Amino acid sequence: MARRKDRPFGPLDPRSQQILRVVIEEYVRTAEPVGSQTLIDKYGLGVSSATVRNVMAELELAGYLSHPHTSAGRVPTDIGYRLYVESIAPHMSLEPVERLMIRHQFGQVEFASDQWFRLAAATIASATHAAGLATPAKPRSCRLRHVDLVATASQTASLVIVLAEGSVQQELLPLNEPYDQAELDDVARLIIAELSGKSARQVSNRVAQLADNPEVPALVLRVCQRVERMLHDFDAAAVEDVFSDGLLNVMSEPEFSQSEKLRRVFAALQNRDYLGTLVRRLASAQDVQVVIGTENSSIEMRDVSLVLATYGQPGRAMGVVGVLGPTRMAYPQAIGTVRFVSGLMNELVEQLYR
Amino acid sequence: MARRKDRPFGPLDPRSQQILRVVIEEYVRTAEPVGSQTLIDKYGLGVSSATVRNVMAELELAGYLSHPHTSAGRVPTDIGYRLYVESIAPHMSLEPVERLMIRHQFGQVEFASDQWFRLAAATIASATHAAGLATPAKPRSCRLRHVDLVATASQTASLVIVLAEGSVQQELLPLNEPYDQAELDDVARLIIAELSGKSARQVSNRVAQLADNPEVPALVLRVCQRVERMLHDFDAAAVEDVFSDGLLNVMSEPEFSQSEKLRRVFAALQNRDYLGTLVRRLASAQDVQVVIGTENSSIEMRDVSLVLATYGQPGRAMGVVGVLGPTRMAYPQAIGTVRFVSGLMNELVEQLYR
DNA sequence: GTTAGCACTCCAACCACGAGAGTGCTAACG
DNA sequence: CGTTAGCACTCTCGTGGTTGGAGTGCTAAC
Repeated sequence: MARRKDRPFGPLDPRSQQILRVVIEEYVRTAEPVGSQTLIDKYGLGVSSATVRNVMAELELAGYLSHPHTSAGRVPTDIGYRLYVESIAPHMSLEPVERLMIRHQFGQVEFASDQWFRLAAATIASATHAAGLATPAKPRSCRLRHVDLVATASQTASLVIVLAEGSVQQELLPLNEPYDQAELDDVARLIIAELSGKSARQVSNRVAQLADNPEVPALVLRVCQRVERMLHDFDAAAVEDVFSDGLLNVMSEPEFSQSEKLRRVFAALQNRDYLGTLVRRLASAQDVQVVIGTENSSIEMRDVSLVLATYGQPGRAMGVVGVLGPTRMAYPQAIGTVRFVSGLMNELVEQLYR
Repeated sequence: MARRKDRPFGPLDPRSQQILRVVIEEYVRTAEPVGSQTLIDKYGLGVSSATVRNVMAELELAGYLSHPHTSAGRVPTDIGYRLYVESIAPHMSLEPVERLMIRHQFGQVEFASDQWFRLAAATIASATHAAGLATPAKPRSCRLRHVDLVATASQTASLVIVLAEGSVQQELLPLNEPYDQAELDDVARLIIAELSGKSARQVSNRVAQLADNPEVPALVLRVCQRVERMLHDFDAAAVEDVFSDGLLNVMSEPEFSQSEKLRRVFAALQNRDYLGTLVRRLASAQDVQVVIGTENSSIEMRDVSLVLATYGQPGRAMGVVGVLGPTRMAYPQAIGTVRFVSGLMNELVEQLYR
């Protein structure tokens, strides 16, 4: 045990690292604590089980492995996974077959559909057998482009606003008295003239001015205020939608057979703030980011890991794709898939804004 | 046992019915098989446990109760629940306090927001401690009202169509060459003139005509075809969204502690067809409908019950709200809540289309 | 028709026990 | 000095037997 006392926290020697790797890979496969003999049998490391035991004892001392009880095999700790992930992440890319399959799935959908992110989540889920996450590419902040007011019933109108990057928001607007479509068109034209091309803040200012002007018709003012609120809400929504797919895959993992842990995860996911802040923190990162178990800021997520990457263009529209799975997850697959899909999404956004 | 042999399947005498009722209510509360002594202790029925045992034996013979094993208490069967539900459903309405709370929640949201159905699901979930389901009010079939084409990048446009009842669909459209906004406006105006007010079928016909006319510019034709497809997709979608809230409530019920059963339910829910067909079958029904356990057409749902009601106006826009919970569910609460919320939604749709 | 009493059944919890897996340590080896 | 064989030790897990208790079904009396 005094063997490597001189560098207890330094990088591990190749053999230790190899053993850590095979322990993790075996554990990911079987979900059972792995013993020294099993490693010899299945991976033929060229040393005896006693040596493996020695190395595992060191790895445990260093915090990379742990022991459910004395006479059980080893289980990786979160720190162990971390080391493993960092050693494999840089050169992890997807098998050509997998790439082809994913490209094929993306080819299915119309180029112009704005539902890529749903597809991305579904694709990731099916490729990794874990849960896929994706958010739409949310623009940093946006200007008003167009306003439409359409009569839908005698005293109800549909108010549609189109934003500069092409997204649309719609609400219903109750009217106090009947208007016909021509009148509504006039109102819309007027408002476009006033507010088009303005950011949320600029719209707010202008609307405040209009409110002080007694010559502005009541309906115009009312619609303006509504538009102002819609713009504001759109800006304020941190991540308007986190779309997830394949949570069932995670459910069937043995560590979640009694549902309490998973319940917590679901609860955390339902609370959109959590992923929202995570995404904001992520926005600066370049490559795939992995958050393992207890590294998660929230307690509810301490039993799962996230593999996330951003896509899109920094100044313009950014979104996130990723995997949520058990801590005991096939990281190489997950990292490869997320990296590839985020690249694909990048291309799509590129084409869109070029 | 020969006591009521003369009318074995007729309506139960009042005492049997009362005992069935308390067995169910006790079982719903505790999730444990109910014994004869327990009933005497907690509900003081004015008879001895032996009598209760006799009655329970009859109820079991008639199929309303069952026996996990010889020396255990009774558990209601699906048929038992059915009888119970039918006896309580007609006069089940919500406590004034509850009504007030729900009305209050609905008051929070802007009158004109089109997200009532999300709110409805959330409200139902919190009022019943089960999962709330809701679909938006989907119009029967709709006519095109308005088309907008907005440049979002040099070679990309956002295509927005507004339907007669005020809903909006949007897609991105890649362009082969750059256009400026004025050109796109011209295209949109042209298309509005051609297609506005037409149903999906009529649009299809007109577009087919236009396709044969060599004088129609390529871009116009292309957009027309896109509009045609969007309309068609909108019509074809059976139920475009089933929004659910509070599935976690169901997860924490003891019968779902090992997640396998719940997994199946999730899987069935993810498959939108299932609820879609259910909703279509429901559309003719007037009042709240209850589907109990094995009465469900799909095997995946045989461990849960649904309490559903439609809202909206038959010819125009119809949606569904409901509760999904364990078979062992608080039916009075659920029925009352669903009935009340669907009434509320009716009012809202009423106001909208009046 | 109802009830007290009683024998009977069956589950669930508990305990003891042995098999098996896997370890940690020590001593021998190259 | 690192590696390895050997061995005692520890802990889990599955098995089988036992017991207590809850709850029933039946019978006979009211």
